[in-house]
Amino acid sequence: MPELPEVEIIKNNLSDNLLENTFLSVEIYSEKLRYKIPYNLAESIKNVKVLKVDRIAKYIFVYLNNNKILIIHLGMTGNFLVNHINDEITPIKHTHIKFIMSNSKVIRYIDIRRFGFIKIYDLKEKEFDIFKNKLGVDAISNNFNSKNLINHIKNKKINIKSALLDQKIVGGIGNIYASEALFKAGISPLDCSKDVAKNIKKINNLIKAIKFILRDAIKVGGSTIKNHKNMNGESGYFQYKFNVYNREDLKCNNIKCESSIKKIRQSGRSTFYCENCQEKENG
DNA sequence: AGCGTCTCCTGCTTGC
DNA sequence: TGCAAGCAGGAGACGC
Repeated sequence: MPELPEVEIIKNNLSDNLLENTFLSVEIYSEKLRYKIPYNLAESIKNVKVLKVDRIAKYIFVYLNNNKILIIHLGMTGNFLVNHINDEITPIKHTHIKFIMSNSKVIRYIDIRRFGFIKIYDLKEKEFDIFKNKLGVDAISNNFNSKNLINHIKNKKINIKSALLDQKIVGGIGNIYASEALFKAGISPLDCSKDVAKNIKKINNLIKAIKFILRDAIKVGGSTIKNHKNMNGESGYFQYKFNVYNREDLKCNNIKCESSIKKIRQSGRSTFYCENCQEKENG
């Protein structure tokens, strides 16, 4: 499910519900996510207060007042839902963790495919530094700029679409927004990364397109393809603004273009693009 | 080293 | 209608 915009929305929801509140109890229903839920999670955060909720790329960081930090990744289908402790709600399938907060909110982590994970680190722990240092720059931060992108892709032979999905190059872009950003920038997903790196105009267009699309998606609540919802259960709207994603064989949205959208596979994942508006570079 | 493929998991859609 | 295959928003482990 979630790419940077969807994670940003969940992060903001989490912040609204967790900030300055204390974990009263934690119930774990199934330990097996992408990584096993830390055995000490419940005891580590019981009666501990949340100081800050942050996001880098697709990761959510929950800073606690005991010098620990929760790191959450939502995988493909991870999500949080919130309700009041007195609300009567029917059991939700694939609920793996339930957090009961001092503000009487109940926060559920739900993840159908279990590709998400939750880790807990001591802020002074070496492991946490190692983790942080592995992260690529966040796609909507100022650190993601032409110099940075060129440096990362100038020697890469992989196609530019796959490069955008590499979280060490830039963090936060997933399969939907990679296709959408390349369309907006007028760059073929088949272009070789190192060739794009040589074309400063393309690089600048690409960075502008990525930031524009991600911010635009955040404004409208992200994209709901199957199951992205905010924590109050509301869908996003960006899927109605897709120009290429999931639009195979439909007419290109560029009114001056008569072509239809193509679907191809790159590195095992689908890519959508317009051959006419995103002409491949020669060579 | 760098790149492509496989894999973890569940559920929905498609085609026979 | 039933069943199997294929695909899905991510990303780490492998193998060539």
